[in-house]
Amino acid sequence: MRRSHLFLKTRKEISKEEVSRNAQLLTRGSYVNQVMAGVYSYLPLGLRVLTKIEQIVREEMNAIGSQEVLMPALHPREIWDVTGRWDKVDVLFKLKGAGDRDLALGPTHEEVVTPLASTVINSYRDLPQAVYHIQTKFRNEARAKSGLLRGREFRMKDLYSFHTTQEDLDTFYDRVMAAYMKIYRRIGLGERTLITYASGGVFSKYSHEFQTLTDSGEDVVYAIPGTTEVLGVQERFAINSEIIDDQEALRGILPNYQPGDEQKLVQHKTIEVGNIFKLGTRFSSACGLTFADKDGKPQHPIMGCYGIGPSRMMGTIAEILSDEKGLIWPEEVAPYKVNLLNLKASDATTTQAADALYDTLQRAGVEVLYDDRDVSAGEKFADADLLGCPWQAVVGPKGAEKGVVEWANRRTGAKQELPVGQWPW
RNA sequence: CGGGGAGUAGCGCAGCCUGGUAGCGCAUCUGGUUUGGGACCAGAGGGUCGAAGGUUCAAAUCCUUUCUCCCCGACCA
Repeated sequence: MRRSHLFLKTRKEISKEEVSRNAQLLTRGSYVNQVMAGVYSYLPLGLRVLTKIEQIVREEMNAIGSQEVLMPALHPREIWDVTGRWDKVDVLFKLKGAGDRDLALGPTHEEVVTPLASTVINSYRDLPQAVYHIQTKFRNEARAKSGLLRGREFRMKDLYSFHTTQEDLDTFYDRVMAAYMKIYRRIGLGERTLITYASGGVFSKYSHEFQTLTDSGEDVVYAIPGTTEVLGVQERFAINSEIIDDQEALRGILPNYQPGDEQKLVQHKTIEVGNIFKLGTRFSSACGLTFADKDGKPQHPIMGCYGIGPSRMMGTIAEILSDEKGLIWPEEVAPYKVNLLNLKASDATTTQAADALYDTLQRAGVEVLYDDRDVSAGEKFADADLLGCPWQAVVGPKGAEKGVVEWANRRTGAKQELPVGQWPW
């Protein structure tokens, strides 16, 4: 993509009112644009990042055998009455449809997926099943804040699984846990993300959250020393502060627990980037979802639900993986792998060399953003640093004559000159 | 929802206290000089001062109401 054609306008300044780092950087870089508190448009660069994150989520969900569907954002009141949650979920957006009909914008999809599952599940032979979708969710937060971290409208992948036995759910639940950690590693947050024991909200007594370490987070967790194996991989665990006084929970989590042990754990601020629950039969019974067991008797499937927020993950990456100059995207989620800079667009030789490199990179299948504008070199460097693509390929008058390209790594700052046609990776 | 701060040009801000022709920077447009770390000179366009009401000869400025945004707290399937 040529920078001169790209739909964006980067900015040097941002309101001093906006203190959220992710909002500052993503707005200055023209990745997103705020429409109202907690609601954003995604511009071409932002959409590319979001789409890449969602694609990684999609791949890992498919890899554990779950299947993608797409459920609606607009819900009739009736399905929320069935589960008794029309008046219970205080963040539920309610609106009136034609004929004064009560409608809601979906904050989650148990009420949709459970009846949907009943069209497919009749017998134990139809189980287990797992379906997910990646979609825009709506929650009427009393206070949206922190840029993409806490929105009223946001992207979410929610997966729902249906099982004949608790053991089958437990097995699948662990696979989802492992898949989630794989996602965090791929998007560059793996090192900082802890699997966290948490309360289960209204669904279950306990759940697991995925908490990423950052001082701008709004949660507090206590890190458990050492690691625990999850399907062959050593993972770090933590305990959410909301259950740190729950002795029963602590006995179940910490081996040889003695009262007071929890005070030795180290406290961290974190942002919640995922949450998985064992639902039991809460929704299958409320919605009348049954299957015939081997004796022909009706049973309610045991359910699990598993959420992860791509837009929040994007905000978290921007929040954490950045420096004073701008964003630093991990390779798998970067809008473009290479930001090619033509330092002197008014010079025919330089432009010819830069155009040729752009062409070569594209033909090699490398995603490249080509800054072909006739503006000062300093502006291009500053802009490239702000946008944060992993590699900067610099073509200037000197290099063009010698037939070399200067490659700079955005994260490390390391620079090297390479002959045209060679890549640094 | 409670407390605090803020709304003035596309963006970032000053002006308000002490009422009297609405300013600066960035961005944009024109011309010229520049070109390896957000260049420079000259010129130009762009404003219902968040909204409504009130006080006054006169309101961006004072008073009342209201909306929105940001922060802290509460809340957070």
